[in-house]
Amino acid sequence: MTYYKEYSKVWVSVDVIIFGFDEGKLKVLIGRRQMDPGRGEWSLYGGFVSADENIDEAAQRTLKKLTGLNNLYMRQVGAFGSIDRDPGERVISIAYYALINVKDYDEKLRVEHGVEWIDINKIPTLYSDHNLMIEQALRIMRQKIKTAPISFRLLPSLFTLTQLQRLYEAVIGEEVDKRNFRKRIKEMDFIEKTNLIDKKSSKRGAALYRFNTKAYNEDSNFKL
Amino acid sequence: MTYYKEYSKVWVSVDVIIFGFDEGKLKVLIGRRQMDPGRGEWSLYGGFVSADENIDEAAQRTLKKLTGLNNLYMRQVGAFGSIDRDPGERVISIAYYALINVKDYDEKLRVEHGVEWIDINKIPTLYSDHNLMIEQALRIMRQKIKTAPISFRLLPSLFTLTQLQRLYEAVIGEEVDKRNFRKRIKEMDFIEKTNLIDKKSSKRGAALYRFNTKAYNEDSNFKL
DNA sequence: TCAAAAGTGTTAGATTTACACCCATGA
DNA sequence: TCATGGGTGTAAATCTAACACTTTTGA
Repeated sequence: MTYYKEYSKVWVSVDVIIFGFDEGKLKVLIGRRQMDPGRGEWSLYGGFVSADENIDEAAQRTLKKLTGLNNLYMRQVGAFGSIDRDPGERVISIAYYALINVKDYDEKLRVEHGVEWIDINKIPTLYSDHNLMIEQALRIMRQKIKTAPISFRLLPSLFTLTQLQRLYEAVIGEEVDKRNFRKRIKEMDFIEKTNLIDKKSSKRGAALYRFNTKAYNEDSNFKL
Repeated sequence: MTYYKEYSKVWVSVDVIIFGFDEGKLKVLIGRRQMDPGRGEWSLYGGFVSADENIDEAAQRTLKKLTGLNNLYMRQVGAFGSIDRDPGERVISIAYYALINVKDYDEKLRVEHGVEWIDINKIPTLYSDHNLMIEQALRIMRQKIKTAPISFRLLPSLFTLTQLQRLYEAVIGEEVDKRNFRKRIKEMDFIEKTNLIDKKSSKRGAALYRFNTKAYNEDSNFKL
């Protein structure tokens, strides 16, 4: 039994915007497209939604295929559906953005897939409407980072306050005052100071902090 | 030539969440579903995306078909793609929300399509994941109304400050202080007082205001 | 010993909130 | 004349933004 047979079907794909934080910059994973049409152009990583999977699952699968990682933070950006957005066929694509800690990403796997971390301020022209997708993902993330604890998805589980601040600055695209920033962090009890010291970043050493998920869920209020 | 023939295609539909403001309440247009499966269930109005139209166009077309109106404010909510969200077939749906001035909607057309304005606080269980769609649309709109001049899409072109305030309250779901609200409105030069008086709402009469799009585009800053 | 990053408080200004009464009019 | 919604200002409290020096230590 087919209810909708008078209507036409289309291909639906997912594209993932993978953000990472490295060398003080917010970066995104892009590579050279490995299929026609557009083979060789800079592009987001993506895949087709198959008949028997949820779109969120398709995005998770695509993300896993590229990074080998599970349980990453991922959110939908939206659907992109101009008729000729894809030069080959009519394909509707649903964009997602994901956050990963660059250090968790196996370098071998990265090279294998031919993708690179590119500074969000230096993104070349990409295949199809992928530049637009990144722009929108960024807009959403910039807003999100002020009201939800997503920074921790981009950092190692132990981090210094300077790292956290640099990340915040890289995302919103402007510098903030160190003392004011730290004051606000101190008010969030779920960002815990450990008694570990990071010696890599400075001679003096900086206190390492950690995000306490449990405390956050109980206490729950976030505002940067 | 077909690039992607190894992948499967799916049906893609659009569903529109049409908000209106009437009798001091924020309402949404829903009706009884007129096709199988789910015939007779409460449902959003929707339609299929055809092979030769953008998804935004499909949404516009659907909206036009239902309301007869063009140039309505409309924004995408997102894509909904659980495998079994539709009880009949695998259909991915892209939700949009639109804002209309209830008075602009031809009552005859409304009855013809069998849709009704339902208070957002009294929405019954809807077909498929339509309740979820409305919830998300509301969340987006609640946020939007604080930073963008969208209220005017839900009001007649001339409105009183009390109307504007009641609308704002209906959207965010809480009451606000009259004097503080008016103070903020006064700061926005693109909300212009006319010398017309509305006598319907009170004996004394209330000044009618209008939104000046041109002034807004030049002056442009909005914050409620 | 000095360069480099870590760490720390105070104050002025801006914004937000709370709050109550008079006005004009039609019924 | 009175009930109804329209219209108006001030003060306290909170939040935000600006700002500079001391500490530690490895090279």
